[in-house]
Amino acid sequence: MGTVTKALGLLDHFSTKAPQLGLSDFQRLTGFDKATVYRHLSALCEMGFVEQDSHNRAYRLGPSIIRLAHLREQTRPVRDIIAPIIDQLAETLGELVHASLLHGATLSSVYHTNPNQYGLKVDFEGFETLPMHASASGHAAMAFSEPVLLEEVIANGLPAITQKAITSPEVLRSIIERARQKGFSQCEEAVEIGVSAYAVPLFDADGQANGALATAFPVSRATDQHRQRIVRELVSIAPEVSERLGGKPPASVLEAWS
Amino acid sequence: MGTVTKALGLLDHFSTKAPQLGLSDFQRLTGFDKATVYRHLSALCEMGFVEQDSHNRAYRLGPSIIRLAHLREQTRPVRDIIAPIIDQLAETLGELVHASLLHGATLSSVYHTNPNQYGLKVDFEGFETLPMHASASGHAAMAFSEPVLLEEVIANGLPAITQKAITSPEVLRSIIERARQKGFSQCEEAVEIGVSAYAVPLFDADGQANGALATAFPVSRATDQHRQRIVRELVSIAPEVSERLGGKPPASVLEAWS
DNA sequence: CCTATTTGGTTCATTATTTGAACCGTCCAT
DNA sequence: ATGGACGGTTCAAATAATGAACCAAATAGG
Repeated sequence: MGTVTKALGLLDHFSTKAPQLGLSDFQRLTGFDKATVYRHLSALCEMGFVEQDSHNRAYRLGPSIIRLAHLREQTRPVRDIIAPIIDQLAETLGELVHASLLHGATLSSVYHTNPNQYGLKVDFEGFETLPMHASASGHAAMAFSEPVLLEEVIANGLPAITQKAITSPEVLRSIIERARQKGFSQCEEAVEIGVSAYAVPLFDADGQANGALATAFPVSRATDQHRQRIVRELVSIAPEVSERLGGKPPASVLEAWS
Repeated sequence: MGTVTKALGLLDHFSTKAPQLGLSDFQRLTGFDKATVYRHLSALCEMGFVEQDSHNRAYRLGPSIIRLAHLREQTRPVRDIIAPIIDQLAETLGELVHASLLHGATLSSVYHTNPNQYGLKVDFEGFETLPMHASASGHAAMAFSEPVLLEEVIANGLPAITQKAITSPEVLRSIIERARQKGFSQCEEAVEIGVSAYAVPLFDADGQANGALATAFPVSRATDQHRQRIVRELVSIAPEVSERLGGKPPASVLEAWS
């Protein structure tokens, strides 16, 4: 593994539950040597990607990230474009809606909204990156990307996140094939027991999937009617989202969605 | 220079004017070897800090940055807190207002607003990081930080950005001393000819400056009245901004501001 | 249409940087 | 006082970064 990859990998250990991490925390989380972690954090600190709490000496995400995010949003405003759509969709469905973007074999969560309609909610905190093989978003993205992506994911191994998770390559392949035909993916309790999810792919200008739009909800609310409504809404908004992002769903998918 | 620093330094070459850069562009901008740049970009790409345009092969800022920025804003919402204040201040003054955060010897621009009141505007694009020795924000930040910061900036050299720029350490020291006494800094045509600026420091919980709030305007509008109004508004909003950010200006500064 | 140039990407021996065990000072709770 | 956890530092050993040369593809020019 390259040094840069290692250093940037440190940032992935931050989460809403752990917004500040000490040197020893990183040591434990990564298994790297203390000195290594320290130097990497120092480099990140120097570049403003992390900053140190003046009391704790704990590290947290730094201001450079805000600056760069602002810069990216100015030229490629995916978050600002997606946010209102997701907010509204979450409102009408009453369920958690989130969007994620694909890079390599990773899905980065870009935005999510959890409406206040029900008391029982799906907690999305901690899912800053989604498991490709065990999430509706991952299936939707893989179904409409280069087939090599699916192979890569399978090669990386399919850890069982829950008891009902998909661990067999064959099953995964068939699930993704079905998603390809239907134009959306469905995932039952693969990422967390008691949670169902549906997702539609987002497309770039080449007609390749570059992300996913998904909604997750408790199985206890999963009546046929509710499910149908969710799929209907996702599918109906999907073309617009891709379009607003500068992408274009392929004709075959548009047909499946109609 | 460390490898990580080098790699992350690549990201600083992106700007609103150059949101996409090719391999050769980076080669020219950095002076590094092509292979080096390529490997660094590949690593950044792998981690989602840049992504490649599928046609151009040009690189642009990637989705991980959005994810991390979102995460940081959830726990430390400086941008979301600052934005409305700046928007309003820009509106009342009719001039460009911007905020920046200090990390090491660098000022990262965090947010800025340019109102539509006048036809002649100060163009802030391209100033993603501000020169410490030649900007009102830099002076304000240095005046209320560890004195070692000023020494570091002087040691790094004082390049003449404009003809009127400050290039002498003595002059810089006296300017900063004056800012320390007044509680704000003034900068005339140091970053660009024809542009004046005022800035107030932002403080962290320790009473150390960790950023600055500034406004820049054309000298052609710089009547004494306009200047006084700008200073008055900056100084009056400054305590609240620091406070909303979880910081606290030292008593001496609060006195200078009142 | 063919050539020249630029660009993105790759390779491999050399070099320089990263690495990690051991070490030090500090803070905290016992 | 004392033990442990933590942040930080050091130096020889090992590993990863480096850059000149090379290749292929795309673009530009005549």
